Amino acid sequence: MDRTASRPRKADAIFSATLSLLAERGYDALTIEAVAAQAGVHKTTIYRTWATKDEVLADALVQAPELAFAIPDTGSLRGDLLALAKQIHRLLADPANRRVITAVVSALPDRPATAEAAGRFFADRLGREQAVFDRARDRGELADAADAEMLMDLLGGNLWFHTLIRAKSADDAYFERLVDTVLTGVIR
Amino acid sequence: MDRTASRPRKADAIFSATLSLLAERGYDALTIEAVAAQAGVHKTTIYRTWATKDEVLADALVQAPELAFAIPDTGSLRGDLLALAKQIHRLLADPANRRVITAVVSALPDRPATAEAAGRFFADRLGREQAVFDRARDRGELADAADAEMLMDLLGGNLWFHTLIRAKSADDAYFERLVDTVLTGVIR
DNA sequence: TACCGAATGCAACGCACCGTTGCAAATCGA
DNA sequence: TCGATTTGCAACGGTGCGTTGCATTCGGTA
Repeated sequence: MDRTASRPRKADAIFSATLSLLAERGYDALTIEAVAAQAGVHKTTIYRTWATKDEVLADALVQAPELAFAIPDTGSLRGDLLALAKQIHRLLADPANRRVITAVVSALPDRPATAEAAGRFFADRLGREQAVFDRARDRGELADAADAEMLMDLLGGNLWFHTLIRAKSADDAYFERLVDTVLTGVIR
Repeated sequence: MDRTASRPRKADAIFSATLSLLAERGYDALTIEAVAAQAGVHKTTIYRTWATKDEVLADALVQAPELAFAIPDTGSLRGDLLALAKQIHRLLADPANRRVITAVVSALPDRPATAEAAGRFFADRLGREQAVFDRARDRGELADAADAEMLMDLLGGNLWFHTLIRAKSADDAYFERLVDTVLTGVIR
């Protein structure tokens, strides 16, 4: 099997079939043959480009429009963090995205391609979130020792745990309580 | 197929085979036939008691000794939270446990038995952690509005994100920075 | 110890997906 | 239009699934 470097002509159809199958029926139902059928492609076309389901998913994730995000700039740290919390929650609250997210988490220990794609995504995301904290520091809102990664992992980690593991919802009151709890330990 | 209510004679061997297979080779390698072989049992014995791999795993998790935990009582809120953080990190840092944990996360959207077992575990865990915060409140260390669940989800969520998703380690200095960040927003 | 009922072992089944192969057909670019 | 690349296609052996019917073994009781 000589794996071609270039992508199949219907690569986009393969990616969207991958994501929609994953979102609608879960990781177990995400089989190469099912992806091929839904994408209108023969399975050998997929096997000739990607060695494993892991690699298909990794490439599909990179192009997923659901994972696009914008960094808020409301003028205050509290406003920005509230916006970020709502944005994170919106992603986690959608049942379709939830299957994608949990599939990615389960890929972390053993599936290198998806794990690397996830790592790059979160590193990129953190890099852009850094601007929120830089601006807050310029405004004098933030203690010098405050660490963007630790704060985002507090905010995001709480929402992940709350939403995914405790299977609870969250409303504006929750976001405010969360952000204020984090903030009070951060604000100078 | 009449599923027997009682458990197979070698249920313990089946459970430990389930967990060790999951920990050592990941969820994909966790097949009923592999569990049966490792437990020294024929696969029909397993099928006669559990309808799905999900149910086997759920029952195995309930009896998992790795998931046992003790609630610290160091005399101060900061000491207790540090102990809890170290305890959570110790679980997350072990690669064997990591496969179990990510498998549980991936089970949340679609596999009801494991999801319910996980839900009961974390609810029970929170119930026992509540004592830490009750004692802190009695000592006057804690604001009245402070919420045990939100604080534990901040602490645990941060460690989950940091360890599992960012694939980073943590040492005593990290735990102290984490706990102090959370605390300063909580202490009266 | 001998018995009886329950639990387990066993072999075999059709099914789905895996990952691969060789070759024919379609598509694209020059 | 032509030549090269890409894709479709059919078939293969392999593995794990979940089920079935029946033989065997086990555990408790008399």
